[in-house]
Amino acid sequence: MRHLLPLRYIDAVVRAGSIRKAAEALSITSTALNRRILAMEQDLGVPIFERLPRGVRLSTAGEILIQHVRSQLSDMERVKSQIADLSGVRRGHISIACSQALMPVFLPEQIAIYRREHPAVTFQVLRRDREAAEQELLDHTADLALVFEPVRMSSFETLMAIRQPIHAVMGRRHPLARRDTVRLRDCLRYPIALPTHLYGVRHALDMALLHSSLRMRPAVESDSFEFLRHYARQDHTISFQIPIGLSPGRRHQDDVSCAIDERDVKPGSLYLGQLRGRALPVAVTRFAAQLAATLAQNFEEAPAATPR
Amino acid sequence: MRHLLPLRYIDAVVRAGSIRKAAEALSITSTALNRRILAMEQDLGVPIFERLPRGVRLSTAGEILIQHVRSQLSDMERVKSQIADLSGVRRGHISIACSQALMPVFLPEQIAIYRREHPAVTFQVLRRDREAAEQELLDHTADLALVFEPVRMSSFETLMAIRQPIHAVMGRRHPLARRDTVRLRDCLRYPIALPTHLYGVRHALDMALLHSSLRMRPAVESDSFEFLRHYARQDHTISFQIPIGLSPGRRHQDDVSCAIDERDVKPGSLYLGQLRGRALPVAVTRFAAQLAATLAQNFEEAPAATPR
DNA sequence: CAATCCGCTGCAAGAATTGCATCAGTCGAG
DNA sequence: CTCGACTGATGCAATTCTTGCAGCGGATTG
Repeated sequence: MRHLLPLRYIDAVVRAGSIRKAAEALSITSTALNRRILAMEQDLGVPIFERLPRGVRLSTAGEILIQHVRSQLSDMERVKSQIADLSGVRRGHISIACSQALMPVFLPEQIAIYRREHPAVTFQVLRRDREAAEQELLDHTADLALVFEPVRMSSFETLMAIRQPIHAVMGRRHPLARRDTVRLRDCLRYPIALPTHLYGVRHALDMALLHSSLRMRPAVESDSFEFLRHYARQDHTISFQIPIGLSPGRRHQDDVSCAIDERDVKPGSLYLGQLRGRALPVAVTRFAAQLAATLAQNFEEAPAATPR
Repeated sequence: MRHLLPLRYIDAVVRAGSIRKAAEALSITSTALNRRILAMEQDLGVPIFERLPRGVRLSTAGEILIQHVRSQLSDMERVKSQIADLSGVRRGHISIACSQALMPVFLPEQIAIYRREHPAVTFQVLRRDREAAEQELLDHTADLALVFEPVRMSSFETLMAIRQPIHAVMGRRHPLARRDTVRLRDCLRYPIALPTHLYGVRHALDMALLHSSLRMRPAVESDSFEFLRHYARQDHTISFQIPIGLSPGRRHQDDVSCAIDERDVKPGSLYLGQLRGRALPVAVTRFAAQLAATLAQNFEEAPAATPR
């Protein structure tokens, strides 16, 4: 679509922070790009960018414009995808920002299932903390967000939510490994490994201990659940995760999980959402529907997700 | 905004129904326009138009595209208006599709009030029956619709609704002229002048008589309320109107109005609405707010406007 | 103070768009 | 049936617009 080339150019400049860098990324000369920007500004009557010694930054008017630009760019994707859908072949690109708990089991499975039916659809999976995930919905980097305990700002539109109690994860020979559920105070008698504060699991634990005399003294802190799980396996340490991040057959593997009593730690919710009011490409809509169906089928649904 | 010239071209062709006619309207040659359309189609990979012997018509893909095109065009208006608003001057253009009851008193007054504060804002007022009004929201010809008893299709988003009982309008020397309210059966003893079925007032009367033995035998039928009112003045005939179409000082004028008993004719509602999900330019938003405030202040508010 | 990075501009070559004349097809009136 | 009027499409030449190169002036950094 030639006519939105200027829009792409603006977007590129915003992302690059300088005209020359953006020009390189677009593999055109800075001259051409510069003049297009100037032409746009003349057209609009006001400058889109503030000129700084080290590059450019959006002006107030530019801030308004870039919203429009990005929504138009992604809306054209939707249009193209809808038109392609007319001729039978579903094609398109789906970008998902999600919590890392989805990485090991859930998403690989779901994407594989979808792509088996629609091989022309490509995916991008971005591992993001809950705040960044919502930000990427806003600037149209991601089409969908799948996050545990999101901030849920006003532009987040919930498509689906399921309850996720916190589970304790430990090596199979850990003293607590045989239990079905454990109390939090039992866990805290052993060394624990925690995710950093950015993550919803940590947030849930923090909340649980807010009005309690119990305190957590994590032996290890990391922003990688992968690391935490592997570490726990070695050191008789307990780490924490939500069920969707655990494969069902885990009992046969090296580590074991059991739910923490809900009196101790209130279950959080995993949210599937999109940018409010945005019309998604068909491929995205269908994939979101598949996710929602799978979630509803395999996990308990969350009580009335109250939108703000 | 140069970059959406191609979009304007497509829109023009759709509206004109032929490339040559559209080219004339745009004051360019048909050659240029034709080639731009071809180029767009090549870009998109599918034809936007079906070629007919007498012109062109949108293909299925084109139907999808034109939605995007129109929303993009009007969204750019919003952006420009928001940017202009930054520098203090509110400018822009407001297009309203509305029932004719609004023409004599309400809208002229409201627009004058608004333009006194924002002279750079221009208006377009389209007199439309309720069905056409909503259609024009859809194709972005109108920003706002203000209609009595609209069809309210799913893409109509209600901003405000007020109750409007039906009034009988007659010459000051009419036998019923002294009453405060009248019964419908009393009216029907005199010759009556009715609007055509397209209009909400007629619809309300039709509904009222559906389960009644009373029948209307209109002496005159017209699609012009103006005509009906003037005619009634001469012939001892009764016509019908909603309060918002009557000036408050009417008692001192040539004709007189009195409410019809609500047991006989259920009051209808006047709806102010926009296209669902569309972000309106600042000027439009502000004007809509003014209308809503005035309506709420001067007229009884309608009971819970249930959206579909 | 020199090096570097930035946005901007004059000039010439290159690319894209436009307008004219014209073709092929369809329709409706006479 | 024929003729005229209308449609969209196309080859070619003139024009306009866009691009890239080289270089300027200014601000920041080390």
